[in-house]
Amino acid sequence: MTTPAHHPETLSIPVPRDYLLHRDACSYGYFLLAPNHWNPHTLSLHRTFTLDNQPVKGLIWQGPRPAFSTVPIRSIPRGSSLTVALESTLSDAQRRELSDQVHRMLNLHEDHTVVRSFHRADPRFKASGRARLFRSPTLFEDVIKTVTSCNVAWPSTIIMNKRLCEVVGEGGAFPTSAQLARTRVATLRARCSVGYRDQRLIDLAKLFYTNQIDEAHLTNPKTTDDEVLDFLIELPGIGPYAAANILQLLGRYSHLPLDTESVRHGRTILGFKGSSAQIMKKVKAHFAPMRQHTFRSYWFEMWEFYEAKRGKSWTWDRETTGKTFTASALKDEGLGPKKPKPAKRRGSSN
DNA sequence: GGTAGACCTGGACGC
DNA sequence: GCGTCCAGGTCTACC
Repeated sequence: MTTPAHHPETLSIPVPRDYLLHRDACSYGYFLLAPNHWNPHTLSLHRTFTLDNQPVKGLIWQGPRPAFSTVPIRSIPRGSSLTVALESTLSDAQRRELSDQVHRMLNLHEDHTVVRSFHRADPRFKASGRARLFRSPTLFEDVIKTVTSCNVAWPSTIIMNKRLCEVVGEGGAFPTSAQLARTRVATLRARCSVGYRDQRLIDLAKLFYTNQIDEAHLTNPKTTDDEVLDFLIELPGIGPYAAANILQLLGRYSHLPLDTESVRHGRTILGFKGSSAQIMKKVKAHFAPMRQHTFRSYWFEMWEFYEAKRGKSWTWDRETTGKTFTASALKDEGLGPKKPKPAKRRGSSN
């Protein structure tokens, strides 16, 4: 690990009063994908950002400075500011850009009132405080990561993202839309192991690079979730699952990205019977009463299952535990039909 | 609108 | 070590 002493520039970022970095960053699988590197011993997140088209290595921690030894959870005061330490000095514009990216990645704009609203809807997660979901510093990275997670086992997604950073990105950063748009199809397939996704990834990068994806419109509260979903599903390589996943990565939690993981969860944990299609419908109906919190309720129920098998997510290592947390990797480890206490439902009784 | 088959890769498995 | 099979979501052609 790089020590903070080698960082000439540090930023302090205030967070919501209930915020805990180890809990709220390690809340979605993307925290395990390059260029993100979570250190489970020092409870800090290392990643190379792209600021004003320059790769800048950064380290994020909460509370006291991380040392080489293990940091005890109790030493981190809830809601204490984050420190972002960088390996090079930044311009004012780069500092603002970095702050925006960290806010998006860690969902820092979701204050305790948003969290409380979710916990009123699903009190099962009040004690742990789970509510915020990790995502990427940019929508472009989230879209590309989602495509690399489709029709593939999780370890392959890890490989694709690692190679995209090594081969296409500069200085270990995630590729920019410009870099990916000008990459040859054959390079992507041969060196990044993306398979048939090669052309689709380049087409998506071109759409972002030529400003044909209006992020402001997609995040505008006046735009409905269904309108966003309809737009996303028209993009190359984006089907119903990917569109719903990007929807949640846009901070819209009303829909479920239903995949084989959902079917396994429905079958083994919720006890649903029937074909995969029938189980997907039942899972969808099961969580629908959560309305705008549907995905959070679904996701944290699954996340708790993963943690029951693999330990708390902030103890996962990218190279070991982080490769095996999905249900497909756990399927031979005695998935019982043990049914969790059902969530208290609010809203519609449909 | 629903469905079958192709698309790739890496891991599991059998020999 | 090698060959075969399988899992995974999207896309296209077809009914």
